[in-house]
Amino acid sequence: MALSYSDIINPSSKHHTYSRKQKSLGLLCTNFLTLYNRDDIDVIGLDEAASKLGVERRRIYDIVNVLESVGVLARKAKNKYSWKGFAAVPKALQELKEEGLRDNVNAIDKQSNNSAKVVDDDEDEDDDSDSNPNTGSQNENYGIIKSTAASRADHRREKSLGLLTRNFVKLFVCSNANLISLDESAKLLLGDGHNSSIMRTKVRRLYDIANVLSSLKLIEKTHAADTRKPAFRWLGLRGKPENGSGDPLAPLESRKRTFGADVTNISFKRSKLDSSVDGGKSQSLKMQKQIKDEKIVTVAERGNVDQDSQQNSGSFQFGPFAPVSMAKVGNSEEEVTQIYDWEALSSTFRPQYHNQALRDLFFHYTEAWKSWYTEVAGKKPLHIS
DNA sequence: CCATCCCGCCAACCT
DNA sequence: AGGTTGGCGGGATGG
Repeated sequence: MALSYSDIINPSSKHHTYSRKQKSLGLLCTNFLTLYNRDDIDVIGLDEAASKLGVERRRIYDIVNVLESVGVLARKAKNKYSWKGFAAVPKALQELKEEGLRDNVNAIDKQSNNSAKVVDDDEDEDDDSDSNPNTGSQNENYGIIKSTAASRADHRREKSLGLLTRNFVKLFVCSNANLISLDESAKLLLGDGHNSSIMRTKVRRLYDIANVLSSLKLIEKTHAADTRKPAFRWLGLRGKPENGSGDPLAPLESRKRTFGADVTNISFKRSKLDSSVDGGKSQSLKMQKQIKDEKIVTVAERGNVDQDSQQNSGSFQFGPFAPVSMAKVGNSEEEVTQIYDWEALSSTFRPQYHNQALRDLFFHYTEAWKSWYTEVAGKKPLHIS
């Protein structure tokens, strides 16, 4: 867009129009989706994806991990993932919910350590090996406490992203809260009292996760009703991008993007300072050995969380994505996520777009659209210069 | 100034 | 050894 050719050709030119938005995980994920969200996709190679999307492999891992947590992908083998598609999301969410609720049974039972975890139970674990040192007064939040005795000593295993994502999702799916603020979820996803350092890192991850989940339209980044605090609103399945299965009009040779549409992220390093003036003390200060504990508690109480706003944000439907039978969003108290119709919805949504070109075109406006939506839905005045 | 979060070093884990 | 995965946090960018 605003890129000048000179910037592209001559990277050494001064202020190249670098924009992190062009390299964001969210965008990358969107690209990833447009590239692989078709029925004829079976397995995805990480290298392939990385090169096609024009990003370093590291980034693919980020995306893939959270996508897998939601069921869109499944690890097949080294370097290979199989595409499950959005149709698999409902099921994954359902499982997460059950899992979250189950591990939550008598979570209020504080003491009783011994985990009488019955058989089965696949992987996935976390443990809470500490009792918050202070703040003995924990309010009455009964909710999900995901805890499992992990490995003995060093459990290098599953650390963050995947697990964090699952827990993050459980937060929504297991409670009736639809809006959770950033730091709230951060506190929930790990103990409460935590030295800034840990929290800091955790929040970074949260942002990462949120970006790709946003891209999936499972959540939306907003701001708490009246607060300025950033928050995430659970959308569940709703404006889910269609999937080309059985699309009659899909051109056979629609392999590559159409002309203008370029899914590749052009690389524009973010001018790394190459100063060699470093004293040499750039030793890695490892600092605290972070305790791996995941302890989440939900704030089931939702008395006033979602105050009904005059202009109900739900009334704005997602343009072309608008599901025919959606539009409730009424603030019914116990209008918890209704899992039953997810399946139905997923199939109902199927043939949304019959035109590949339209799809590609629309893709380009996704970002713009997002801000627009944010502006209208969230009453936050946002000015586009 | 501070919220957001990209980048990539480098450590665990596999082959 | 060499290749994969993916924590983790510095520090740049955006508001």
